[in-house]
Amino acid sequence: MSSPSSPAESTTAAPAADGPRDFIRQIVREDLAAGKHVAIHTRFPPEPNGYLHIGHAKAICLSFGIAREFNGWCNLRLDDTNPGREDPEFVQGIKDDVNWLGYGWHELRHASDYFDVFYRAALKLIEDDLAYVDDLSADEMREYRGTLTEPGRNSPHRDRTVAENLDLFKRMRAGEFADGSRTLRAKMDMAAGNINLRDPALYRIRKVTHQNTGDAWPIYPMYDYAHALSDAMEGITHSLCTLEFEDHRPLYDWCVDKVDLPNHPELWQSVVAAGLEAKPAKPRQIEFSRLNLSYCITSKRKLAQLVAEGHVEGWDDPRMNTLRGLRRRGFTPAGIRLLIERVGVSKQNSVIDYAILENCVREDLDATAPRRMAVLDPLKLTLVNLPEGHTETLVFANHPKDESFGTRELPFARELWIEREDFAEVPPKGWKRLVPGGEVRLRGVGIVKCEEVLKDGAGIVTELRCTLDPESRSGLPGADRKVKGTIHWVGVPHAVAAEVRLYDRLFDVAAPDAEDDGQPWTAHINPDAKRVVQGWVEPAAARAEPEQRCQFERLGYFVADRADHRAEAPVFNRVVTLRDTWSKQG
RNA sequence: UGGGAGAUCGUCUAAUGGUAGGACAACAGACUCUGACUCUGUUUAUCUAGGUUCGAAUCCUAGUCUCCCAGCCA
Repeated sequence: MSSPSSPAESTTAAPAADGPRDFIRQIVREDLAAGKHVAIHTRFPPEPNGYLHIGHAKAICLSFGIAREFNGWCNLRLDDTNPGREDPEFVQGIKDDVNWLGYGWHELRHASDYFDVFYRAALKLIEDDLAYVDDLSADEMREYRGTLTEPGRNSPHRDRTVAENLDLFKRMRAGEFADGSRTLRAKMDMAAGNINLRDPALYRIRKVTHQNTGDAWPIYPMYDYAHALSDAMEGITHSLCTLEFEDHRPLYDWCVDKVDLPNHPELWQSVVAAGLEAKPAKPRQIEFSRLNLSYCITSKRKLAQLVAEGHVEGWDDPRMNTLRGLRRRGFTPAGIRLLIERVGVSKQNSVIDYAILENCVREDLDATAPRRMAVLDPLKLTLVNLPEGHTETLVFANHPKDESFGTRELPFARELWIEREDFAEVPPKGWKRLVPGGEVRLRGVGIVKCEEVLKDGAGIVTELRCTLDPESRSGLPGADRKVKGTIHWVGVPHAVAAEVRLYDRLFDVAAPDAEDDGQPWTAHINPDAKRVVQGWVEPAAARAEPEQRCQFERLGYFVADRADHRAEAPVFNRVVTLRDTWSKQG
């Protein structure tokens, strides 16, 4: 898989003239203008231990988007520094989701591609007296670290000789010591105000089989070390990450500078030998605030818990705010990208209202979704002045504003299904739909008048008997006659029964994981987030391909379920309702 | 009582010493064979207190509030 947007190395990086001008893009522009780089290189480095969620969309759109805008490239790097946590299922899922969002990577890399580089670099750090092997246990190390307000103390092993450290580290690598018995630590400053700089661990012993390297390594690098060197190895120019890594930047820079990969090609011969492109450079880390969305959960642990405890039907459940969940729900990549563009980039912590996402998806779908008709809560309407058994075929535009969507045939009949909520015996103030004795336009047909209301023994309305004004048929001059409302319908003889899944927000409070109300976050799961109804759809809707979206007029946007939909047994998911200024006024 | 970061309309976000602007939301109206879409209009903001300056969101001083950091996780 390679990026459709990756240019040749020699391509001039022309700054995009318009488009977003956030602080990161300003830095990129300035760096390019100053001739600091010939091309912009970014990366998206997920840990393959879970599926991507809406929060990742920002990181993806930023790193891949900036690379594309400035004619650079972006790598997808699976950060597999900690063995035993990865799962091939997640790796494939991540690749699928990034592609689905509309991005392709220059190269797919793994942090494990550089394990040999990391090891050699560690040897170099030891030789330069910048790292040492420590025998402290995890508990002891925590004690020695000090607290936020008190400085730490030097480990008793901090002053081992270079020769001793070299010997010990090589034996760690050879698998001579037990898990957790020793670490390799950076020799920095145990009194640093920034706790990340109090001799952070660079390597730990973990005799665990690794997804990609098998049992080749009994020691594994820590994130800060591996990440910084991976960025440098790949020639990343701008390493974009979230705010919590701000404190790590001095360590990031320390690793990059002390190892100095560009001037030590002997450290990365394994990468060259493996046939991977290697042009190490000094990367710059820039932090931005993560995307927080109300009514959403972005903790991997909690997302996994929703699946494990059966609160949802899987990682791709349409109620999940994982990317695959949003996809199955019918949200569009363009809608999500629009959200990211609207939200902007800064260093301020913020929470975006979930309604913004919904509106972005509506905006995209309004322009891209063909129109169809469906009735979800059917009430029979009979046109008594049409002959018994009358049917005809009408031609409808697929989109009200875009002729390129073409037309479709829609069977019309004497008996129709209309929406039960489009009729009221006692209408509220402002009502524009059908009432006894009243008139309304049947979408694309003409004006009908309700002559008679049939009810069952319990007083429930069972059928509306109406007359169709023949002068008002669509296309005739009489069609211009004004009536207050227009309602949708499906012809009874040709209606296709469909399962329609009506989704709503998974949580009933804006901040489900705040837990400041003494309630566990699972207490806020909305039991009505999924409602399944049987409805009637027009034949053209039933013929939809899985994952094809449409607007059911006056109801909302729907998608043919990518897993369950079949033309003979249609299954639709409601993506989002139409904006409704009528019901909102209460 | 440590270190790092951030405070601008309801919400995001611009303005980089020179008219506080945009988007979204809200409200009002127009249009409408979708109570959708679209269009028009309106409302609302520089954390506080001092100072520098002809001029401060921006610079200085002192406060206040919020977020992040004490994994051999990432």
